[in-house]
Amino acid sequence: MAAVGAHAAVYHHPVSGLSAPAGDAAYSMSSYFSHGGSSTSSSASSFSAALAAATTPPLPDPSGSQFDISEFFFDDAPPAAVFNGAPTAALPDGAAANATRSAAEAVPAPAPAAVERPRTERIAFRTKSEIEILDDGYKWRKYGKKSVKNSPNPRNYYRCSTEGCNVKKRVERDKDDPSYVVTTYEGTHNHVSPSTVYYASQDAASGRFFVAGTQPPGSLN
DNA sequence: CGGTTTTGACCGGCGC
DNA sequence: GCGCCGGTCAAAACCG
Repeated sequence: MAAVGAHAAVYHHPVSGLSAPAGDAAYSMSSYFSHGGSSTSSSASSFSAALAAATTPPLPDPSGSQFDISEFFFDDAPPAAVFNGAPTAALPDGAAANATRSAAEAVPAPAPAAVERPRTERIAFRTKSEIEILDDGYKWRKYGKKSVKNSPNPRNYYRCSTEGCNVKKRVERDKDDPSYVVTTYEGTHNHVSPSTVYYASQDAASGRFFVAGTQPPGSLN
């Protein structure tokens, strides 16, 4: 359930093992949640549902949430820089710009001190889930599957199917705990999500985001 | 019929 | 130089 709260969400650098304050975690994570338009898998639960579950106070969940964001981590970026405001730069998409604009402005990203690092920002997070294809609002085309060493589980490779957008994503089950799915995003979408989250409000106390809607203002009926 | 999935082949980087 | 390994390509199958 709500393992992701202010306490459970801890940045974890896979290489350095570095961790960062959970407060930032809550904020950056929200950038990833957008709703809806699942392309293929009908069984895929929407990511926003996950967010709802994650950001909702720990109430007994009647419907029984299917997954639980447990932790996530950045890669390919100096941890210090990332947590000092670069997060938006490391985020993959336009939805981030919409959903977390205020947060982004609150923490203006300083121009990268380091020379332009290669555009290979990555973010990964682990989700407790029955299914592996999480619906993050984008349309993905699978282009490969590989079994990796040190894991009995195959790894799946996806590419954003929007033309000109070469964001990639890979998904694999946690080898130690098969009830978890590890999703890694790589790159930045050059377009808006087919189903962008248009509203998000932040809880002042916890810093967590609550998605309020998934329709563009004005398009509501 | 167009887009996606599947699956083995292929390729480049890296360590030995 | 060779082989392993992770990542990608691409052709054919598949599906709505």
